[in-house]
Amino acid sequence: MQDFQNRISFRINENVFLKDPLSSDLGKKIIRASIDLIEELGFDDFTFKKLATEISSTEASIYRYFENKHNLLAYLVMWYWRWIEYRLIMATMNIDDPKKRLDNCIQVLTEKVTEDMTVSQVNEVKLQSIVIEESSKVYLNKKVAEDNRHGFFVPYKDVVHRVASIIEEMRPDFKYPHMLVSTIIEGTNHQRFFTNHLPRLTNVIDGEDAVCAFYGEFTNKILEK
Amino acid sequence: MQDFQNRISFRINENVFLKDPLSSDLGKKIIRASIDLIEELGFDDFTFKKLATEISSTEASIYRYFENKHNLLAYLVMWYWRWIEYRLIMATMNIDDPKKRLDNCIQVLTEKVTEDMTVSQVNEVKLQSIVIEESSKVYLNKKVAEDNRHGFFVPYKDVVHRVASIIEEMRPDFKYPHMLVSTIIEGTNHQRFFTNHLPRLTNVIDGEDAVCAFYGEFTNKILEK
DNA sequence: CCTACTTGATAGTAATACTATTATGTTTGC
DNA sequence: GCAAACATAATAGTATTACTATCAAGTAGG
Repeated sequence: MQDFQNRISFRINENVFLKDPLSSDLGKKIIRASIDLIEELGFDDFTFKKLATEISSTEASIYRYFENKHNLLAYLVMWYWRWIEYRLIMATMNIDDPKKRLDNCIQVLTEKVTEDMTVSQVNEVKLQSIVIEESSKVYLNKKVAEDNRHGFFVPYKDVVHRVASIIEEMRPDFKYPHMLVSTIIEGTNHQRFFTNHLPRLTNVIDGEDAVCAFYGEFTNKILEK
Repeated sequence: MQDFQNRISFRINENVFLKDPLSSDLGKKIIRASIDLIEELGFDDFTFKKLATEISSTEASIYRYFENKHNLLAYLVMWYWRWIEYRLIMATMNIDDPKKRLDNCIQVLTEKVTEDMTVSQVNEVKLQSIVIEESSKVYLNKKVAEDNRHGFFVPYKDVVHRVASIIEEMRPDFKYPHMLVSTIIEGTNHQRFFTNHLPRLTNVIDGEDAVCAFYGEFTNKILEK
């Protein structure tokens, strides 16, 4: 983590970009505007041409930062998990009881992001929407092995491992800590998507964050002795 | 359900196709070959041109059956859930104990499909791979509201409701039956994908179907009083 | 045998995802 | 203060994709 313009910033694996977007004004504009545009248009209708118009630059200039739009999405998602990891660290700092540590982590993994949580120069509220609606496109394709070799999923894996290791500490006999954590993460994203678009596939409860409540309750039950 | 060529066949909502692919030889070839090709190339690299070459026909002919490749994928996924529903019906027939009914359903939802389970003219083994790797692309896009209005998700919702209603019968006070079922379904697909491509995000256990075991165990725990 | 319908053959279009080249402006080192 | 290095802009061009349109040929039923 390095400080940048008075705000937190995360180090992202170099394989995902051709030139570090945080190293120039144009790069930072690319990140900002791509978050706005992907959130607005959806990743499928998002193009480098539209992005270039948005920031009054050219397609060719954007291609100097990212090989393609797939890698740009991968960058944004990596950023998101590094930010979540940072929040996991904050949420478990100076807490000894593993049960409490785990509860706090589940809270971080499942809660809805609001403006006041943002710490970096990117818009984390929009970024969470992008993660919910688009992030699985980063791995659901035939390039997943190559991207994995290039470290595109390291930030995600680090988050899963961090929480799984608390579970292992609490319950060394539990056989599926990673499966539990990735189920919670992917499940949260799906349930939020369903709440917004296909509510009959989930349970929407007035005045309650049902997603948060469900996964919290459910983790406790599963780890009960 | 209608019988066709000595094999079971499912009725699929007409909005998804322009002409029923089961009504002609060419249509059936389109379905068969598209399953082979999507499984082989992945949905992103799959095109109607390649499909046309594969079946010695033309792009224009395929467009007479499906408006676009998105709707063809939606058709295949709808077929899959109709098949799963059929298997849920078989697995709960003549069983009175709701607990046992639920256990059988979870088994159907989480088990890996093998050749001997196939009942229809489509290759359900390949179809399950497609559902695991591609099905979320049917709803993860900006057309989801329109597709939902056209009934593209009815087979999926029917499966979720069928299983959720057993849970409601067992535990009328449980607040999240739909969330639980869709978490199991989506979770299973993710965990199978992770097992194949990103094993550090899950737990792979030798000589055990960990996915099946995890979601079975976990459902019991959550519904325990 | 005529009509309707299905498929094949061919052509064409707009948009996308890039690549390449050259020009212009700006910063940095000496 | 000036050249070299570098970043960006401007422009052009290509292959592929996702379609649409038109017409001809074959075939099936009444």
